[in-house]
Amino acid sequence: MGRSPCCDETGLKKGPWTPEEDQKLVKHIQKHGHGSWRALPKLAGLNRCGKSCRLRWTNYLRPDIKRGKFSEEEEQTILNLHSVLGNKWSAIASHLPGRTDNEIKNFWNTHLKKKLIQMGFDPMTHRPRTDIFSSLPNLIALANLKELIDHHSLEEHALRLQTEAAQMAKLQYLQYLFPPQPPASSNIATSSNQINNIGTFSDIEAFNLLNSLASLKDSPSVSSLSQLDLSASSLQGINDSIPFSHLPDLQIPCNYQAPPPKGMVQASEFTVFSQGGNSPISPFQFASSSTPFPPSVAPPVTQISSMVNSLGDASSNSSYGEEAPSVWHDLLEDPMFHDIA
DNA sequence: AATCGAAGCAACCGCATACAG
DNA sequence: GCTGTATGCGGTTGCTTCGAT
Repeated sequence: MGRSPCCDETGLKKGPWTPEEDQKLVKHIQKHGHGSWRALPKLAGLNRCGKSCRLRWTNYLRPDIKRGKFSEEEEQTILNLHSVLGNKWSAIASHLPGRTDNEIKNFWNTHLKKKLIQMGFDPMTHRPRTDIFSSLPNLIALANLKELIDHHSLEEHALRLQTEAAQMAKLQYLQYLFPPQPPASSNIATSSNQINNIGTFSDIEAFNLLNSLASLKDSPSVSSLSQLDLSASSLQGINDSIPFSHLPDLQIPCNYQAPPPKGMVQASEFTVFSQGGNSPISPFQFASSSTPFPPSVAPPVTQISSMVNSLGDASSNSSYGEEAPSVWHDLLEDPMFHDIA
């Protein structure tokens, strides 16, 4: 109930521990165990509060502590567990022998959180962030402005925009070609009936694309030009656009027309469970998967990238499994695809 | 070489919970 | 059941290190 008074006492040392203090604490615990943490400092001859001693022991001096870099396996475990448990660091630490909750918390805050954000995932929900698209027109306009500032030609700029838009159109077309089907080797569960991994991927790809644009917001040379019109209306006059089925407000100026959506594709909630396992796979792990996928089902996200890159090459189909040739054949025969690619 | 800012990490703070009297 | 104490936990702070300018 009440708050611990143990650290209220004045005159107790705070701050970093010295090697001498460490030695005293270790020797005492090895000899007597920690017993009551409150009583320990006096018994061990330390001018610290019990809380501080406990923390030092559990986070640093305990003999079974594993120090050094986190392995990829540990990283994946943390991501998986965090997607289920949230910020329950001690619960997560209990699954990682030798790692402390404090260490995991720090690792999360300094590495994994940023990594997820960079990949376009919300670190708290582990789901793709889609809110960024509401500001897409502004970001494109900012990119436009930056290009002008950098004295690039308008033609070059338009070409780049078209290339990016074409890339997104390809992704949209993949959504169209691969209707949602649960893969045989995994169990995809969702709170709604709308499942589509590729739709999610296009969000991620676009998010990464936009990350570089978003950084321009903070550029002094851009932010100081407050009088410039960065609104979506500044892009009016460019007639052609791709209507993204799951992003109704998104309008990308380009010369490409995406095929009409076959069925509604939504970047909706999804959870992927590992084969035979009960723990959900985090989006990060899902994105990192290198398992070959049957081409009739939604592929792991990273492989879509190489898929898209090889769309124009009919001969490059060997890395997508046995059924790939016929699927790519169908894909490349589709006149709609040729319009895009 | 000096300065500055970002990143990493150890440690602290305060709240929540368990438990004993 | 109530109260006070001990401990655990998660958020936050601040120091140190490192790299860029």
